[in-house]
Amino acid sequence: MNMSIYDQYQENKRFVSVDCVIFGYEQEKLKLLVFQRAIEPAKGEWSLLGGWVNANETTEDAARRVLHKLTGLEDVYLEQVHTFSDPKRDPGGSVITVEYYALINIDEKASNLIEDYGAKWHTLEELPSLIFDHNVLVEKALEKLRLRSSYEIIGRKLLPKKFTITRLRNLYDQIFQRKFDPGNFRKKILSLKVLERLEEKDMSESKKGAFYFKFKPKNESEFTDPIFKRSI
Amino acid sequence: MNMSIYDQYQENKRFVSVDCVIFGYEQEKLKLLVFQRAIEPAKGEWSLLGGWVNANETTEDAARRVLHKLTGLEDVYLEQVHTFSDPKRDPGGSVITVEYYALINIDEKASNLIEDYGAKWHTLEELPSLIFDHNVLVEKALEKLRLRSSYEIIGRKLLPKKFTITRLRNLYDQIFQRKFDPGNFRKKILSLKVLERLEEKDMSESKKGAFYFKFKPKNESEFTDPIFKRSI
DNA sequence: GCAAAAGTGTTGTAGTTACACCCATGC
DNA sequence: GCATGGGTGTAACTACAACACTTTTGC
Repeated sequence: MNMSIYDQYQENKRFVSVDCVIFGYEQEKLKLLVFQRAIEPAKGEWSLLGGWVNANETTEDAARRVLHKLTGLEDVYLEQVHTFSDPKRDPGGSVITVEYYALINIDEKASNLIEDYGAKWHTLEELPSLIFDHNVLVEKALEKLRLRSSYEIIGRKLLPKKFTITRLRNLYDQIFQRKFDPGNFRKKILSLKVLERLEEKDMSESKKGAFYFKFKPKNESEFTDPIFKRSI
Repeated sequence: MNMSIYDQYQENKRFVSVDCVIFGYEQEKLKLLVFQRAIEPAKGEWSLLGGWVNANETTEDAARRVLHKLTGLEDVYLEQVHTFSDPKRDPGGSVITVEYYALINIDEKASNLIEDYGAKWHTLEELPSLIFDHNVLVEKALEKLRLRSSYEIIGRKLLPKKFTITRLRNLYDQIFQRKFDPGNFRKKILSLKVLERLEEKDMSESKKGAFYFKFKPKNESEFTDPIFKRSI
């Protein structure tokens, strides 16, 4: 099998899985992709997307592999959240799981594939009860997403190529579960100079119309300080 | 062995270890405990404290177990940092490691035990080159410690029972590798109302003498916002 | 009395909140 | 002409940095 000078410790080997909390944004709502578990135990119940970690890959590779299989998407934003290891967390056996969250743009081709796997988008409010500790994982992913969103403008992967400031603000309203002041949010975001205004307007939401914006190419090492210095 | 309905996936089982970045504070310096590796590969080289994760324990249990064996301490502050899983990170074989950092008070009885294991405290500046990716782990632990320290007053486990504000400030200077203004730091810390002033003074550092403080009993759910709202 | 750390007070400013107000246009 | 979201302006407030200043006491 796999050569290792640790082979004398074989009895210490463990089952290791990844679980993905998949966030998407659609119709002004932050949504979460959950699906019906294909194997026992708890087969058929709602669960996060998961899979085993192979010996020749990283946990992030494994997360990308299962995400690609489910959605067909290659270029997904992934962030490691936490590792859960309670031997009793999975009644089927002692499994250590490494949690990631993923951000994907719902409107992409993914949809058909997703449905083939019996997966379904849920808003945060309508999220069903999930197996094992998966509801805890969702909370933890949300915390991490909030932390990330307060250090950089999230949305490159969640929003379509062009979007209005109102749409971005709405995304932040969803992530932080509060209402940001439209004027203040606009000024703050524009002051960061990460967005570029297009000439085109979105006329569907208002009579005046709202300019579309797009993200400028990502600048490495931007924002080491929090964007919102006071209680966001 | 261990019963599991996942036994059909045996070939997916993995070596899982924990690694601990152990911080201590002594003589106005933040220090890090590293020690000489007892097993091949890289036997004898400097490394973080690590150990295998058994099937019937959590990774945190494992971290506490190895820490207790090394230091004799029971009540250590531990925080999970990150999980590293590059199959090539350990030349001895593919090992996934879950990283924790620990905060301990150096002045405790621990010292003798520690020396028996060939361990040694190093300041951040004098830290030797460590095996594998352990220097990366140290950086990551420092980042996490800084994040934590900006959300709550760290020091309960790093400082002795009674300490002066100057000593606490010095710890923060060490953690963030910068100088905090003595006056501003004092006002900020005292405004948080987590310290209680004792009547006793420390006369060793100044002629005037500085009041000792101690931590009040910990209040759950204190500080959900950052302590330092602006660039710390 | 003076050095040196402990501790207090004061001023200026950046980042933010709250909210008033104008703008453009489809109906 | 007016309702509606888009967008701008402004005053008040807060947390903080910078730094001057006072206190205490051993020498």
